[in-house]
Amino acid sequence: MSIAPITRALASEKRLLILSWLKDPRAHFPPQLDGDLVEDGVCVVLIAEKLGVSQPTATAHLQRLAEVGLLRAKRVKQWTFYKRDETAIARIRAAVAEAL
Amino acid sequence: MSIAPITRALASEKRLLILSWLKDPRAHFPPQLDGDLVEDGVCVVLIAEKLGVSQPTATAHLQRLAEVGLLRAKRVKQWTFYKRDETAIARIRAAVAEAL
DNA sequence: TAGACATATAGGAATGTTCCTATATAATGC
DNA sequence: GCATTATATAGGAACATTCCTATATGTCTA
Repeated sequence: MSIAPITRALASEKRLLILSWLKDPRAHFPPQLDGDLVEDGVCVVLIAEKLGVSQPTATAHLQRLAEVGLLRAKRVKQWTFYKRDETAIARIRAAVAEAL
Repeated sequence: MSIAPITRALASEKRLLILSWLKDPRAHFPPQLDGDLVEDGVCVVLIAEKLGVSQPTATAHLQRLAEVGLLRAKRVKQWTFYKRDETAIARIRAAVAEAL
């Protein structure tokens, strides 16, 4: 099991930004009406706006991060909220450290 | 200072393989006539053969890893030996862990 | 200096990534 | 049901990456 899929997911300025913003969503995003920034995650349009890309592009980045387990998506009403999966990230951090 | 150049350098199965082989060169490469595998590093053709790519392709991968500081090149006679820069790698490991 | 060997560079084909617009799907509220 | 809002998917343009072959450069040895 290689970590190449993970390093490929991390090989993007914008995806690294998303990951860092989601460490402290309240510091980087306005409050949401439905769904708590920390509890539920951040909705796609907020991330798209802050990233300065279209909604489909943001969706693609978020899906890519979720595919390798860094983020988890949660559908609430018509929104999809993304948040970090800290347990998985801890594992990934260790795997990357070992690969280096 | 983003770590994106580093994650891009790591976003390749073959470059990750090179990095791991160079952790213990004697376990992965035959002895060299000129230059010690551990002291001096491993020459380009040995890496190209083991990787199953042409010499120019191996050179490109090695240069890419050296560009971000993971490897160091040492020219000895007509050979170029590549070895890990463990000090830089420790720094990079910490930077990646922090970015995640 | 000529020939041999190791590495580097140049150029180009195939593939992958990034991003957009247009449109489909899903869920809400009237 | 119909309009609205949020997200997902499709398709394609621009660019980056990967890999090759051909060739240039550098270095050793006879």
